[in-house]
Amino acid sequence: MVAQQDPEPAAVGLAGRKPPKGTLNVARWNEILEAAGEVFNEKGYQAARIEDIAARVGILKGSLYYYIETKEDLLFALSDQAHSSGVESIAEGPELDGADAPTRLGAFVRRWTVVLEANPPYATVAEREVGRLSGERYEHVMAKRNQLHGFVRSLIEQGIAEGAFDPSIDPGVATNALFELMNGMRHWFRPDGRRSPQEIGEFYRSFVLRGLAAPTAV
Amino acid sequence: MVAQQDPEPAAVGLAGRKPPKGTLNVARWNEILEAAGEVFNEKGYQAARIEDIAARVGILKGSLYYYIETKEDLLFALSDQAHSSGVESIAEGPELDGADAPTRLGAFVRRWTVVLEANPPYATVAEREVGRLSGERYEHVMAKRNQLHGFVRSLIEQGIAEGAFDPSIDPGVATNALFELMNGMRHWFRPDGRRSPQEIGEFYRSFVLRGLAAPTAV
Amino acid sequence: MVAQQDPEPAAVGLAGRKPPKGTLNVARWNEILEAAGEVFNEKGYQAARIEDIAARVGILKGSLYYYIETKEDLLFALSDQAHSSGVESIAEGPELDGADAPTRLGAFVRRWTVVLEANPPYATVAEREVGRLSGERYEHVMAKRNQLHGFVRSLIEQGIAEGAFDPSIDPGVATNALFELMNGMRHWFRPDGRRSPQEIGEFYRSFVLRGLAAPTAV
Amino acid sequence: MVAQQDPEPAAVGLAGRKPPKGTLNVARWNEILEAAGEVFNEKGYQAARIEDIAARVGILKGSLYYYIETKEDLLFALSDQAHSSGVESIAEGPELDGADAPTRLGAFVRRWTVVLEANPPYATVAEREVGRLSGERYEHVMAKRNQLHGFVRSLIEQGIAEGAFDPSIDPGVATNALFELMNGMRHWFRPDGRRSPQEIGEFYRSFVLRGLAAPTAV
DNA sequence: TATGAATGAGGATTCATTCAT
DNA sequence: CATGAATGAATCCTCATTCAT
Repeated sequence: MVAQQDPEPAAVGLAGRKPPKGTLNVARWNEILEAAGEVFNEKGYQAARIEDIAARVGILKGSLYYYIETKEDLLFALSDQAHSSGVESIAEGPELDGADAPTRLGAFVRRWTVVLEANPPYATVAEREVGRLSGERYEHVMAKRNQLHGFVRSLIEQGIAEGAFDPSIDPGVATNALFELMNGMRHWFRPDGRRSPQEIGEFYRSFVLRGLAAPTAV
Repeated sequence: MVAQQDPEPAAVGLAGRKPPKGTLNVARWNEILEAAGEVFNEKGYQAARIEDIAARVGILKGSLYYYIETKEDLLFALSDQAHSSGVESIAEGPELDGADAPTRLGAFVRRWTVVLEANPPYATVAEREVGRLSGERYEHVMAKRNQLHGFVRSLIEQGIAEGAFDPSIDPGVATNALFELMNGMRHWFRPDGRRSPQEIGEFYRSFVLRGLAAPTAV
Repeated sequence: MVAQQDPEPAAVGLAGRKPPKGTLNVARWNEILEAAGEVFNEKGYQAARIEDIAARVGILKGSLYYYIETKEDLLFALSDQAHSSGVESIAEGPELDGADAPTRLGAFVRRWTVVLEANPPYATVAEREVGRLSGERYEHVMAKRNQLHGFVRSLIEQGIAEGAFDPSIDPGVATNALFELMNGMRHWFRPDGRRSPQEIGEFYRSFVLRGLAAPTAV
Repeated sequence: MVAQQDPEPAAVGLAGRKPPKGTLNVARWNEILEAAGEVFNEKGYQAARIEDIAARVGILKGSLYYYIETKEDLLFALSDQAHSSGVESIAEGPELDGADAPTRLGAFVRRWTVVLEANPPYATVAEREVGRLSGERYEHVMAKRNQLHGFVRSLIEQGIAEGAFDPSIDPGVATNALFELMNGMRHWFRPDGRRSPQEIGEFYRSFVLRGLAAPTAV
């Protein structure tokens, strides 16, 4: 079991996934986020126009400002949300209590694939455009990202310690490689493609576990 | 040996890596491309300002237009260049004549790591922002990318046929995963980090080969 | 005694200081005017936002429109009110019946200081931003201002005729100077400052009377 | 003689009256400032539109941004310029060496009238809208204003010490009153009016000196 | 009376691009 | 080749105003 931190501990002032202004129509706010996610995903953050997002919701661009203060608010909300669901995927079910590293890592890869699939396409952008966030917000999101990376890294270290993973592996490098591999899926995956997310997840799992495995002793 | 296509076959009208206008100071043009690469890499294509690029070269933005017609010219030149060096890395030395798939794929991963290292950071952008290119140019660059992907895919298919790679693997999926894994390196690699490009390349090579390997028959 | 005109003669259609719409909660209307006065004073008319005013009253900006038709209504009400109390200060008590010009002018300066003190800070704005009022309303307010100026001017003319004031003085210029001097007090006066309004009023009175006095014959 | 500080000591980063960007057409910059002054004066800072200013110069609004970074730059440049010429008017000619306070103050009032006259109308705005300047710039301009006020105040204090001015006067209050009086002239003065600036200046001078004078002992 | 939501006409600012010198 | 100046279309954001509930 992994230690759980309160969801959104210091998020108050930053207002991650809650609409940034007074009492609001949460449904509308979600519509807006969804629209923003789509447009950001299609055109990238900079190229996305507030007008496009508004239009997709069916309101005028000016009206969008009833919900946000700046365009960045949308990027932040999206980014934060995506990273939060990432962090949530750290949580392991009781069946993994005392499991070995490969089992746990394999389970994580599967959970992650599910996250990618469930998490609307804007996750891509959220991942990619974090750098556009300003100061505090950037830190806020990066903290979550680091939490996630730390979890995976510790699994790899555990695996090396247990003798299951190749000891010549640098856990930091491997962690980075893993996330690129997994997140990269978003770049080419098409829901209407030949392979289902489950199949792809399965491939990823075995690819990763074999790739990290200690050379078979003969 | 891989079939070699004429370098820049139809690039004429597209002005791939040559400055598009009259008399040319090639050195200057390269300076400009370098600057553009850096700025695109730092801010992304959309957010990059012609002014930033010009400033980095030490001229005024108006002057840049002596060398280009539109901002896209820079993206195209960069993108095309990056993909060209990618395609070049398909070429195998004579020592690989008749080699098996794992050997050839392993060698390719190594060569690719070198390309990534040699190819300035803007390669990232070039990869990522190809979508911003307009019609004809997009096709032009994608053709190279497909060539590259096709090469890797054929290696994987060869490996499966040879019984070296897991036959349950979907070659298309695996190819995509491979490129994400390898190109992803550009996102986190720091020249001043703990691991050298060689070490990382070595890790990638073994990770990929083990990951794809057919389950050891017992 | 000065001729008194009916209070708010033609103000009907102009809706001077009464809330312009139906059923009225006068207390609320006054709260709103007070709030508007403060905000106009702090930011100026243009920069003041309806939202700020509403917030200060504790309602939403939309709700403000139950009381007003346009933002200008607030400026007009305030302006008109301020000028009305100015005009009221023209009225002289019976003790000034038959008094000489310096006495009457001195008394006026004192009364005016009291008006400035009693009249909330928005008086400033009301004075300054009258130009933002549209046609009819502008005239309406300016009429009151002219009445006021006319009164002072006639006092100065009386003083010159009586030989108390320097005959080389241009009464128009002097009137203007006087009002600038007196109204200017609003710009720097701080209720928590070292001098009380009474002290300042006293200084102003003697400053003005001495300043206008005819050179002492020797 | 008054101590002279270097003109624009720390103005570097603030770029008071110099165009804020690279090498420039100073004549054009002055045209722009003049236009901005006029428009600010007519409509007030907030209400003034960049477009109006540009149009008055004969360029498009976008072009204005070749010279400025924000609208505030114009307000600052104007404000700073106005205050600088104010500070310059502190300087006294040699004929005032050892003169008494009334003489010096009278001379200052005359010099000031000239400044007001020479300084285009935007001085009004500059005076009034300083509060719209942000932090550093506000301080920068206020420092000049304080210098000016300090000068006048010290003259009044000198006059009181010399027995020429009424000792019951609060020098701070009197200084404020003086500036309101003098600057107020900008609000009503019309170049085509009945009185020339010289005449008005003369009136102001004697008005002020008489107003401050110690009551004649009999 | 008050609210929440939306509108839409501005207005500031950005920036790729042009071009005479 | 390079510059300085200008263009103008795009885009973000603001805010007075409206209105159904």
